[in-house]
Amino acid sequence: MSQEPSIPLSHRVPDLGALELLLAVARLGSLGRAAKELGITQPAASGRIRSMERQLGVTLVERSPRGSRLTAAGALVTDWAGRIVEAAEAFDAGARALRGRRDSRLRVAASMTIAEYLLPGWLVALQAERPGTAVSLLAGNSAAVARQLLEGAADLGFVEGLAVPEGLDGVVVARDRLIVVVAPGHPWARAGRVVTARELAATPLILREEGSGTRQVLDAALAEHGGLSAPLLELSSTTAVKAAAVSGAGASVLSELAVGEEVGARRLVRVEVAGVALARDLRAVWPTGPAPAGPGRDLLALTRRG
Amino acid sequence: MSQEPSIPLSHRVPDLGALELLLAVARLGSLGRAAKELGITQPAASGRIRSMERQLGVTLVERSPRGSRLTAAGALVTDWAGRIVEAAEAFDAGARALRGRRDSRLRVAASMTIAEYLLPGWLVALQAERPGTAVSLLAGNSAAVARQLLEGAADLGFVEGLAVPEGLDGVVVARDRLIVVVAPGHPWARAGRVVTARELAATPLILREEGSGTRQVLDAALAEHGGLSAPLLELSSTTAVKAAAVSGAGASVLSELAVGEEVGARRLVRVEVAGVALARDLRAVWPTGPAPAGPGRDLLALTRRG
DNA sequence: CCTGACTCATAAAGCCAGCTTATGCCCCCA
DNA sequence: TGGGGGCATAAGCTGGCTTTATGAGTCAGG
Repeated sequence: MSQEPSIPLSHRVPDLGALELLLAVARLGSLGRAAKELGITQPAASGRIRSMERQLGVTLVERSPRGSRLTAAGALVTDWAGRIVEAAEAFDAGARALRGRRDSRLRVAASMTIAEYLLPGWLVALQAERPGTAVSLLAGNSAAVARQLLEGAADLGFVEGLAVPEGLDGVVVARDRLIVVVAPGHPWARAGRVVTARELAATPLILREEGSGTRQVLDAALAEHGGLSAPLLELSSTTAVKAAAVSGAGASVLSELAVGEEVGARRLVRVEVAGVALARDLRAVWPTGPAPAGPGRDLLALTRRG
Repeated sequence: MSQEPSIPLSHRVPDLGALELLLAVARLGSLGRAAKELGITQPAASGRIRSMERQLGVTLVERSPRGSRLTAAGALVTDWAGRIVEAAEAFDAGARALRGRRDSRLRVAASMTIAEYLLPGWLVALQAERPGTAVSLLAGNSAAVARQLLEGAADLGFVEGLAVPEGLDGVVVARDRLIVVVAPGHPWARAGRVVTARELAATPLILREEGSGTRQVLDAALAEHGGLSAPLLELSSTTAVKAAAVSGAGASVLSELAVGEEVGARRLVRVEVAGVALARDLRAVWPTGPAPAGPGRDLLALTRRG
């Protein structure tokens, strides 16, 4: 494609407003109605769709004096746009909860893996079922989650761990495994290669900064195999860790939830590890006693049918 | 959440440029380096991150005279942002192929379901493995795909159908099932409810416009049960169909690939159907003879390990 | 102990994308 | 033969993001 990849993605992909507009046109069958739904004028919508078509180099909408219909290419682009918008909705749900004031109707405390990969989807679903429910999110490790709950600073918690913390009741809502991944091309990526727990322990890995649940589980599991080596690289977000691993900087250990996409597309290769179990349960928890009522009950119900 | 939901998503979610910048900061550990990577100046990056923090109401980055690190909230937001950016990359890969000139190195013809749900991911992976491979995409039904291949207008095809079209060889790359979905609250959503093929045939459904592979399969499967009713609603994209179904307008039949997310979050409920099989194979196809070489071979290899 | 290299923040000024209002044309239906 | 819905074009405004230019804090090394 004659495009220089140096020009950033944001100049090649229409902005969210334009994508939302396109979805509205697909749904409503008219530029004008779509414009009204988004609170802009019809000429603004017209121009916006037109400039999106110019940017993509593809006609998306067939205009007629009786409305607008998607072209074949437009239908494809609209579906692809839908996935961006879905991700944006999850982002928004998460971000709102993150800034949510402590007086929210539902205060959730969750560990990182859950907050990263499961909670945004739950929040979107909760918002659909119980519109207007105000949720606040506090992310931290298991100990911090337990403390929030026991202090009454949170109504419902989610932890990733081997056992339910002292003073809490809980149910398993999902299961997660830590897996070792490397870039294709890494020596460990060879088919059939199995890494021993001892090898893994002796290898400097790309990891999140200390304190992450993943790292604690790994530490515990490898304690009897020589102990975890000092990291090769310490990064501040799972996304950064994945990026480093994909770029071939070295081996990493990540939640299965985190790398599904990358492993599917073979941007990362999963490495078998012998002699050590890295599975863990993800649990909803609350202070010992009756299960939460109200919005907490609604959210809890959601998590058990994903 | 004191936010009015009336203000559109695009005003509550930072734009792609800002999200890319945040990812770069997470990866590189410095606003200045991130700015350079994106080809903007350091003050621009500084201001952009700041305005994103203002927009979200959360501090994302801890600045210091020796660099910048993500806060705990920042790490979460960064991971959520990563998923938006991934979707945008798939969008971009697809859009480029859609506008790709006919002189591209690899000309792909694909049916809708595949072009919508599988191809963008494959193209991203192909771009990672073989940078610079120019791909063009032509979407159409199985007959159109076959024609393109036989006329030499396409190098590799993907069809969703019961059999390999005349004159082509092929391999199955994935399997898909059509499923009946309704909004929770629809009479058919009751647990244990099983719909008969005859009932389904007699019910007006929300469908894509005519000519879609989904609709053809449905038509064939229901022919012996009274024939498909006239649609309740005909919409121009899968996304629009899903939106109508979610909003409770009626029952719809969609590819399993299309509604995974919605069913997972129970925005849609899958309905069992008795007496009719709606599965179909998704195949890569090429003109009878040797399998494609060059970039076509690379793409084919990709599709068989997802 | 001071210099240079790195970090980030602030200020001033310019540009461009997208918005609105005001039109005009086209098609269909009553 | 109007009236209403639908889209396009033109002109003018505005706000956000950008760049350049600068200042201030931290650290390593001569």
